[in-house]
Amino acid sequence: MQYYIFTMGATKTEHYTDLQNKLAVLAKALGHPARIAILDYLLKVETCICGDIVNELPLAQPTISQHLKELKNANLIKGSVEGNAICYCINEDALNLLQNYFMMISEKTKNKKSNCC
Amino acid sequence: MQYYIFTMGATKTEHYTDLQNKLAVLAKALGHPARIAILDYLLKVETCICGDIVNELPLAQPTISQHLKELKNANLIKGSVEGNAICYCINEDALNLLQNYFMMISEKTKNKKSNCC
DNA sequence: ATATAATATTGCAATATTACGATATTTATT
DNA sequence: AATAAATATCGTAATATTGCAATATTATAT
Repeated sequence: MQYYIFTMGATKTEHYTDLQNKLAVLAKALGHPARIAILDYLLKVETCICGDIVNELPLAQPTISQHLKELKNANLIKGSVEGNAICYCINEDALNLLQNYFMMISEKTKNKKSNCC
Repeated sequence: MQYYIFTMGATKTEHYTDLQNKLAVLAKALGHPARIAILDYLLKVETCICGDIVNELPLAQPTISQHLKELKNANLIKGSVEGNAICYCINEDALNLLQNYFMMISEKTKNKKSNCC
């Protein structure tokens, strides 16, 4: 059994709530256009695809692999061995967490039109 | 008139769509628990507050100022001079963009329960 | 067993991020 | 004009990120 310690660099994660840290990890993982593009691609093909992403994006294979790793670490995608290849797909749970968060924000700000600035 | 050139480091932004880049910028700005906490605080107080954030979070004033700048650059918050102080508030437009994106994803994945991994 | 295909890891250079002390700027008050 | 209060900027150390070539790993097929 091995423990993975998630750090955010110099970030003082211990001062924030679990939800705040979790949302930040998810957002950080999406904070790169290549990773958004990977998500978009996974949505488009509607079924698990792996090495096609390398053909789809203008990045070298090691770079794609790295981005996939980050998405997987953040729990945004899942990967499973499929014979020779690895099959990746979207993890709805993580995306639902994000959706709920922004939905909540939308609800809260619905009736207030920039009431201060 | 001044032009601001938004870069993402070594990131090859020119290969992605405008929406992908925009979402990545927004996500990146939210990719730190302090900035999620700032957003949460702005939602809670429901009205524009500024220096209170320094008292609310366990970070030094220059650090808060830096985080606010990043949120403002990403268009997630707005700031306006209010006498002595600067009043910050949430920019619903940017958050709605995020909400719409994750809503779209939820719709697309609604009926599919991890159908591959 | 070897070769091939798919993916991951390593190593590295260039750049970005985080955090904060020191200092500057801006506005209000006296 | 001088002071105080609020915020921003500068400079800097420690660390993380991005991208890729080279290489390693893993699994299938011959």
